[in-house]
Amino acid sequence: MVISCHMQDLSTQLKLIKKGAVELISEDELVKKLQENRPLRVKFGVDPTTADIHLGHTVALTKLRQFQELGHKVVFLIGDFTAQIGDPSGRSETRKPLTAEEVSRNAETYLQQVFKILDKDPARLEVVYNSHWLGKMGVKEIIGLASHYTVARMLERDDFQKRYKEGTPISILEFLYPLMQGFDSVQIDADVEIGGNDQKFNLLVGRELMRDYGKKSAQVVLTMPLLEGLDGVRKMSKSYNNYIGITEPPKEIFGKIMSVSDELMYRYYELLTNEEVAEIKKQHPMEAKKKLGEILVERFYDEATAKSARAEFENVFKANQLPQDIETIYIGKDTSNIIDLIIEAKLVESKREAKRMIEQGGVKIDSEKVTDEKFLVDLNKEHIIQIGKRKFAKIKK
RNA sequence: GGACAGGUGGCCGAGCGGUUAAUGGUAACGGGCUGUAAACCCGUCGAGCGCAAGCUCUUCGUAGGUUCGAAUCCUACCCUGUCCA
Repeated sequence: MVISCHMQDLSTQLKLIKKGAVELISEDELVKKLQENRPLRVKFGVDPTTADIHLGHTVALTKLRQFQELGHKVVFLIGDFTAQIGDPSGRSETRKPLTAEEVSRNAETYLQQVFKILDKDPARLEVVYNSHWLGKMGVKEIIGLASHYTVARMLERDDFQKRYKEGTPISILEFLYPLMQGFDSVQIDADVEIGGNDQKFNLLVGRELMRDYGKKSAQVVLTMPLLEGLDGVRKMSKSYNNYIGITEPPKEIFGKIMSVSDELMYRYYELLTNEEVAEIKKQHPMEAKKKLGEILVERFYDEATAKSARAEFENVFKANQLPQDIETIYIGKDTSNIIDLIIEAKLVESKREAKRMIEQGGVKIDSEKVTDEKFLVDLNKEHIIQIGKRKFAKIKK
C-alpha cells in the first residue's frame, strides 16, 4: 500500500486538524511538517488504568481517526509502564498504582475498543508499549532524564501548584510521570502528540525533551477539550461514575444520553458529532436528544441497533411498557416474601434498603406497586419486578 | 533530626468524655413535576432482629490503656501538611 500519495492539500488538512481543538502549539511548526508531504507520526498515549473507554476518550480518538483519514500514521502508545506509576493529571489526589497483571489485562480490552474507532491498517496504526524502553532504563539513565527538568518548572503545572498550595501530598513519583511521558515522545519520534487539555503540561515536556535529546524537530502539541460527564460539571471519568462507556448496552447508552441536561446535550453534539449545533438547536430538545442517542449508538454498534434502542426507549418510557429483554432470575423456592426476593435477585443490597424502597413506593410487581413489606410472591408463576425507574427483572422459581 | 498542626461515614466537613450511628453540605437512591430532561419540591441514605415502641452488632488512621462509659483522655506506631536544619 502506498502511503503518501493521498495527502490532501495543506489548508484542507489544517482545517480538519484544528476542528474542535483547544490549542495547537505551534501552527507554524505543524505547517512545516505537513509541507514535507510525508505521513506524520501522531502520538497518542493512554494509561490502561481502566479497561473501559468512555465517551470522553472518544473525543481524542475521533481526532486521531481524522489524522488517519488525512494519510497520517497514529502511534498508539499503551502506557503499561507509566500506568503503574499513576498520573495525577486533572485530579487532586494521588492515584493508586496498578499491578502489572491489571495493566496488561486492561490494555488488551482497551485496544479492542479503540479498534472500533481507529483504522487498523498497519500503515495507519502502530501500537507500542512504553515498558519496552522505560522498563529497561537503569538508575543512571533515569537520573539523566530527571536532570532535564527542574522542580520550579514542575510546579508550574496547574494541578501540582494547586495541590502544593492546598497542602495535599505530591509524591516525587509523580514528578517522574511527565518526564517519562515526554521520553516516550523521544523514543517514538513523534511529530504530533494529541491529548486532553489537562495533558498540556505533559505534552509540552515532551517537546522540550525532544529538543534536549537532539531531535531535529520537536513534536507539535494538539489539545482537545475535556468532555463533561453526565453531571455536566466534572469531566467524564469512571471514578466519578458520570460516564457512558462505549461497550455499554445500546439501551444504556441511549438512556444515559436522554437523562442529560439540554445544555450538556449541545456540548456533546459539539464535541462528538459532525452536526451543526446551531441547526440542532432549532429542533425540539427531546427530539434532538433522541437523535444524539441514535448517532452514538450507531457509532459503537450499527444503524439497526440504534433504531431499536430508540424504539425501546419510546416504548418503555413514553408508552410505559416493559423493556424487551429483561434478565430472568431463578429463585429455587415456591414462594418468597418480597424483601428476601429482591435481595436474592440482587436488586438491592440490604434488607433495610429493600424496606425503604417499598416504603417509598419504588417497588412494583407486574406493574402493581407493592405497599406491604410482607407481600408473599408465588414463584410458580413468572413475575416482573421493577425497582425504581430502570431496574427490571423477571423472577421465576 | 527539631517545633507545630492534622487523620471522622462515597467525598467535603462539624463534634472534642455520656443526650453521637455521629450536625451540615455534596454525591447517590426513592417519590413528585416533566421531555425517564435539567432545575425545583418531598423523602431515604451502616447492618441484623422486631408488627411496633425498641433491641443488638460494626464504624471516627492502627494497636493497646484509663473510665461505669471514649470519635472525644493517655501511650506507642503508621500516614499527611507547615516551619526550622
